[in-house]
Amino acid sequence: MIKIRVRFAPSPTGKLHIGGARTALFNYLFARSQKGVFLLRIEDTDKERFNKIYEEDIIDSLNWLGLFPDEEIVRQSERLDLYEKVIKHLIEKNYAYYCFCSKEELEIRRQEQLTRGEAPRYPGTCRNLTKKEVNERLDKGEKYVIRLKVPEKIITFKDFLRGEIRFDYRLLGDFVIAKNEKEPLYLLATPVDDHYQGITHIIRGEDHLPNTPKQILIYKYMEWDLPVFVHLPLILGSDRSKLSKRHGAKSISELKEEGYLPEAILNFLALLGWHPEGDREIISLEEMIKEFRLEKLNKNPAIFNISKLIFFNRYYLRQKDNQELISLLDFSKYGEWKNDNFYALNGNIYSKEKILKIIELGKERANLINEVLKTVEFFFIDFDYPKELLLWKSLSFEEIKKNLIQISNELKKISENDFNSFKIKEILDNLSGKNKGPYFWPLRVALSGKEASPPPFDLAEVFGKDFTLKLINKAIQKL
RNA sequence: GGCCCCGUCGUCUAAUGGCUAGGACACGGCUCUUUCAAGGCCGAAAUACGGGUUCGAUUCCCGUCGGGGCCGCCA
Repeated sequence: MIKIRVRFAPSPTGKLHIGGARTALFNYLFARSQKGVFLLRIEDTDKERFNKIYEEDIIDSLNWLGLFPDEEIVRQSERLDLYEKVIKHLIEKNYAYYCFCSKEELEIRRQEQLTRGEAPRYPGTCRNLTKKEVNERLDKGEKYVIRLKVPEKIITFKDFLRGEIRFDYRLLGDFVIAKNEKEPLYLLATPVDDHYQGITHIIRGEDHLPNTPKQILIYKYMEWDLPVFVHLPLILGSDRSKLSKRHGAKSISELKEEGYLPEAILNFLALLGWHPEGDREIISLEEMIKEFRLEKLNKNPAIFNISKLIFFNRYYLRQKDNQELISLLDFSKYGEWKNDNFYALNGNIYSKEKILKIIELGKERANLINEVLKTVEFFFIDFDYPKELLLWKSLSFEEIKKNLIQISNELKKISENDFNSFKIKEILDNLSGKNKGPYFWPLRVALSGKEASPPPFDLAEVFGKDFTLKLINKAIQKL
């Protein structure tokens, strides 16, 4: 049995985006599930558009997602000799030829054909130049490109998901495969690499479907075995056109920046065009590998819907270990670490344990990593609130004030060591009886300055006895 | 315009000839509850349309309509 080899082959002309990441994921899943090999190939033949920054972004993003290639990264710019050999061979065999037509001239023809409603195709002007003529023009230093001869026939090829696809080569002109012997174009470089890298399955976006018959031609001329083609349905924006920046689609690195977790992105992406057995939708990368089957891919395009991504992110955020989250959160806005204690801007000092508790309270209410501390920032900064916020339903300022004083007096009785949420809740329960609002509500506002927050006894525990009493006192002063 | 691909709740999808078309997100309601979040329960919501094949079609075939992709000396 031959070993499965697949590749993800982005061109570094932009950051790794959602669609690319999903293509990479499906290649990775297929390779892993088949005990095969997953490769990363950078398609950087176009010197004009290539940018090293994007190459780095793509590699970093893939690593961050956990989609590590199994072999050394291959760059097309480093294998120009290989393409040159193939180009020369094709010319020698008379499958490819030199074309001296000028760009301008061809553009005019193209427009004519387009307005006539025809498929624009190269008219074949240079197709049958004699060897002598070619050499003379080459010697004169005329500008040229290299075109592949396209036969006048219909072919069918197989796409794994879509079955037999018929294509009429007569609709196609002889297309350019290289600017010269040393500058191959995508249409040539890709099949050459796929062949020499031993790629068995080409899993890529459906936008490449029309390229497939062109690339197959090169396989045929070179007498190479064809790989299996799998064209993934596209990911679309809300207007149903190919997802792009125009739709506000974020790159993977931007999503990372905004506080999304890789687990959430992978889970979300996997479900765009694929589905595990049963009704389960929460699935880890390991489980995906176990269950992944090419046959389970579907062929209709999916619209990118951020709210489901957010759902997954919220879910995985809640699952995340608090200790691990410490390193992912940005504390710099709220104070600074000294040794293992955190010195907050409001003057309070929190132990590592307290910080873990804060994270626990924050992550329950956050969608994104960046929101975790934001939702509980009252622990770190001085806050203020209108005194009306302290009011519970129809109670008066006087009654609220009385309740806060009661709470304060009771809390003072607890020793520093027993100042925990369980004990504090007990006190609040005893004071309030069945009707909890008159005590719980003003205490929450006193400790958070907000009308929505984690339970007040949890806040009190984290603040500690002194700071809690200080905040209650501040509220009493207001009234 | 030509060629190719694709049509199941608003969105992601399950079911490929056979139970009231299932699940998830989002939405609405109820519940829990000191608030928020989470959780639990419930609800509304789909086979694009028209033919054909069949006892029976979301599923197979044809047509219509709709959507998308590609048509570079970009990838």
